[in-house]
Amino acid sequence: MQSHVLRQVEQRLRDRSVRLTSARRAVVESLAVADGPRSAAEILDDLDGGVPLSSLYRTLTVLEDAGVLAPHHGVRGVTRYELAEWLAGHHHHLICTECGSVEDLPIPTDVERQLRALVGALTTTSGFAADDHVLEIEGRCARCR
Amino acid sequence: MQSHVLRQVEQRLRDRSVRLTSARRAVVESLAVADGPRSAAEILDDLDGGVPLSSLYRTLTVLEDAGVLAPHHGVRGVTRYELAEWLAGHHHHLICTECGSVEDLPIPTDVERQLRALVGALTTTSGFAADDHVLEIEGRCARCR
DNA sequence: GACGAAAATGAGAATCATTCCTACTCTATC
DNA sequence: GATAGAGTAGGAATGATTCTCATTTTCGTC
Repeated sequence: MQSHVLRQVEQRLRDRSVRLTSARRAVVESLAVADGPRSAAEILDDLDGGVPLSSLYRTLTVLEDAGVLAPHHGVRGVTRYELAEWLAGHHHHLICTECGSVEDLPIPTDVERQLRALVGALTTTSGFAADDHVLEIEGRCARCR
Repeated sequence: MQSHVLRQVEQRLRDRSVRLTSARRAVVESLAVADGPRSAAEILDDLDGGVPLSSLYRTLTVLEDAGVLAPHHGVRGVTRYELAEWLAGHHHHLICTECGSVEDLPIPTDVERQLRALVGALTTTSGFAADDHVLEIEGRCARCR
């Protein structure tokens, strides 16, 4: 499954003439096994410092621009990244207001259907061109309770 | 309505022995007429620089701690503040992925009911203690289309 | 296999939002 | 009208992120 993701990323980057370098591969692999969005610091940690921070940020930007990663703006001004939805599937988040950690959350299909309908309706009723929706449940994670 | 909000804030602060100084009043008034969360920079602008930046940040923190303001973590590591829900009512947001602006959004009651149910269910089924939910619709605002 | 152009990298400086620190100023109260 | 605690101003410090630029790697081509 992870190598499957890698193959898709490889394809996507090739299509856009963006090279899949070792640092980029490492970041994708790291996020592919994560259970939620990760900050640059967390990824750096995961990669055991094998990539300089400045390069890591650049890598994240490149992958975001290529549509491989999606940013998530969370608590305390830290941006966390995760695989884009076409790679990871649509999902939502549980956010701990205490420590800022973020976990993925599956959501009932009927709620999902309503959200989609809502988003769809918006485009037609307002000047706003809705692309996507983000649902986040805030609270305290098991560790912080 | 605005003075109504002010009276409520006054009451709340008095209950907690926190003074409603002119800077604090100005911030609340500014947010009471805003149509969405505002960043420190935007509020500063609104107040025409009448409050030093450091004081403004301190004021925002004090009001947040007093439960008068709620933070919103949005695009590009900027925190935006809005009146807490007990003052402004429950609502959701339209977020422009282009310019980062945020507008308030009313939401159909049946969607809202399902969200509440979802949040309620979570607490019992996982280790996560859910307090609240945040729904945001991403897209491009009228100005950026 | 060597070459030049384009892409990518590394290291550190720079930036931006935010927080912290410290000395000064109010304001309620005695 | 003295005093303590709350609040403020202003600038230094911090932390995440971005930028710069000199160096290295990679790719297609010869």
